[in-house]
Amino acid sequence: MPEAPFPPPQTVWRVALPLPLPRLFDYLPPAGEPVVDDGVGCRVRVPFGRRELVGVVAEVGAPEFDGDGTALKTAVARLDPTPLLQGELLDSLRWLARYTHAPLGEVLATALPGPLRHGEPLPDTHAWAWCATEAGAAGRGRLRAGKPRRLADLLHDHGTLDEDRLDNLLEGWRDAARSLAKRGHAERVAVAAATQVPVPRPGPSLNDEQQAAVDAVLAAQGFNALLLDGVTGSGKTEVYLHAIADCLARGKQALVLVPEIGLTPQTLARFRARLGVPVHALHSGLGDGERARTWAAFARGEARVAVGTRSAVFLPLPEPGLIVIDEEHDASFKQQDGIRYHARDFALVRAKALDVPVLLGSATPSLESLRNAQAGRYGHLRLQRRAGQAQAPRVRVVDVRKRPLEAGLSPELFERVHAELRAGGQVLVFKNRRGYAPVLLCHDCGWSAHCPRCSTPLKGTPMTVHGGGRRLQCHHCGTRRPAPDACPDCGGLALQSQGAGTERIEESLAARLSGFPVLRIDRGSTQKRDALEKLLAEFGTAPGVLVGTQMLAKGHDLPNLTLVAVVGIDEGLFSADFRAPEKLAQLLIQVAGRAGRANKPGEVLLQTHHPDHPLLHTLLAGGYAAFAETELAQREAAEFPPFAHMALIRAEAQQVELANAFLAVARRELERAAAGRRGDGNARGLEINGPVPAPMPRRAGYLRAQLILSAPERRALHAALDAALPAIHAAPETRKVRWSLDVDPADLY
DNA sequence: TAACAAAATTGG
DNA sequence: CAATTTTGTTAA
Repeated sequence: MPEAPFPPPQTVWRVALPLPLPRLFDYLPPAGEPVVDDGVGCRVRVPFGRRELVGVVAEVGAPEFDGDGTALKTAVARLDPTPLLQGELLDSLRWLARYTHAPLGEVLATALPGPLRHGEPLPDTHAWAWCATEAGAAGRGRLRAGKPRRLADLLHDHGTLDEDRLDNLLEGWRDAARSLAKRGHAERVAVAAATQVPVPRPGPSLNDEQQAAVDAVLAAQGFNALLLDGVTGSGKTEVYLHAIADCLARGKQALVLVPEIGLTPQTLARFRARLGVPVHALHSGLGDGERARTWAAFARGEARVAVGTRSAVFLPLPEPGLIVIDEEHDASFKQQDGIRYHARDFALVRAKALDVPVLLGSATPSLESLRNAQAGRYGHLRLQRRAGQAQAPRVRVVDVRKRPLEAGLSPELFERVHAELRAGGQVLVFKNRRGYAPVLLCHDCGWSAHCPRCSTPLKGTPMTVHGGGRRLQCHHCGTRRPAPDACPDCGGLALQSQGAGTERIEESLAARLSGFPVLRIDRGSTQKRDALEKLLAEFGTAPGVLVGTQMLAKGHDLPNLTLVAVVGIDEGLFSADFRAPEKLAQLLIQVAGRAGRANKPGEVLLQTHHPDHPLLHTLLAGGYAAFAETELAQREAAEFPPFAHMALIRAEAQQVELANAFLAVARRELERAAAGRRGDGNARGLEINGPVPAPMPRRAGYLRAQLILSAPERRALHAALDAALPAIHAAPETRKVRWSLDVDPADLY
């Protein structure tokens, strides 16, 4: 064996790379790099195969890679002089990688904004200001009266002026500044980000329930999880605002997580108006550069408040004070692809590590959170009174058995809607299905339109009728095609649209309610972010009908909405998913919360074929609390979350056998792992179900199957996965499928 | 994951 | 038989 020219390196960078490989990669630091220095958390550019990747140093130490005598490669460059990721955030992300059983590199890549992920330097966060040049000071007197002259005067009087201040001082200053700059009279200079002294503006005074909730948050010393369980309209946001204001007054940062559809301009405006510091918004519509700047501003401790969707949970918080999760039950907090993290749960982990209070607000808390409150792990704060004079709406069940339906609407419903409009009210018709109709059916032979890519001989996925009956679309894979004029099977012309989506309801209402505007709001009608705002502004407060899906269930102030009609809930009553009742109850309560105003209680109509369904009974008689109690008892009896913990292994392949073979291997390895650990108490009661065909067994040409794991204790689940995953990764069957592991899956179906 | 190589399939 | 597509392997 040849003698190595140098003694083997003692210290290398062990780098987490953005790859689906569950291991670190060892590199020699570049020449001249102080090796012993703690580079953990710094990004490095490294050669990888014949390309280069950006990774994060996860460990500094002895190499673990033994390349059979081949030398380690040398990193190209260190990209951060000081760690980009450090302290609590890095620790929490390591926890997330372990919890999701995902490679650290992929977790870090998910957590970092695009530019940082790709090795861009941490962007500048300084503010811009303007000042006069020497030429400008000399030439000011010769300027004619006008905007440029006014700006020159302002710069003369104040010296250097922030762009923020200019916004307040002179309207249209940007054009003036451009013209001064062109003549060399003024220039734009970078100034340090302003130290932000909060100047909060007072809001409405709190009622005693709200005050008690605020007091509880302020009294929290260090980590404390508080469930703010407040009925619609009870003023949860006021509680957040007071708690955040206190946090700012103590010089700390606050993070607010909101659901994807909750980040409306109104919400932001309200936060901005009240808190008196810049409020940073983080949502999917934000550009990469802006995202990275916000991240940097938080990392440097300059920014104070962020309001953002799911991914905002990855912001660094060097001076943490409070985390708020609004609508904590909302499903959009769970990422459904890539790293399948739950932003609410991760926020809890971060709050604990940061030792700050975390406030979870909802009118319809998740059963998980309610259970945590019952078990004493969370404080339980209740807001049971609606703020102001607003009253809870009356709820009426409309039995439509044997009634003639048009576009899924009963005559009684049409009549009530019409009456409400004549009385000057606004109506919301809620249907959780977009498009024209769910199915296109041949009345002669029974043929119906199915998606060619998602259907099998055994199970068909119907295509949805769109465009008033002219187009077919598959909601699962996006395939579109024109609707046939004649039945492809029998040639008959008796094709009918079965059922009703929002489009068809809109059409039907518009035809029957001439004289009143009918506006449809769903993902099809509002592509852009502010399109919805515009449409609603146009709709105004005059009598009219809104037809919509989920999107209309919350947010958006509709003060003149007095009647809400909910149709098509029957599918939800009998869904196979164990979370379907919870989702339906939450939806009904949220939608019902839209009805009513200060001087007139609203009314809610529930149109159903199952007026005696226990869910509706419980919900109507005892509200969400009663429903939750019943449902929790059922979950406990059935050993479902939150009384058990689940994980899902999904596989898809061109042939079912391949997916099943992989899952069989996974099952075998998991069973072996559980058997090996039986006795030390860690593997108690691991249950494995499957392989079973996935509920959407064929999707976009791939065949899908899954394995459902469940255990009464988290540690049993994780212990088995930890023990089995290396073997699963290594098995030859694994390479023939696309697979994913989802810990705490949102839905099994 | 992405680059590349090897193997399989296609077309003239 | 070469060109093209699919499948498999590898990374420090």
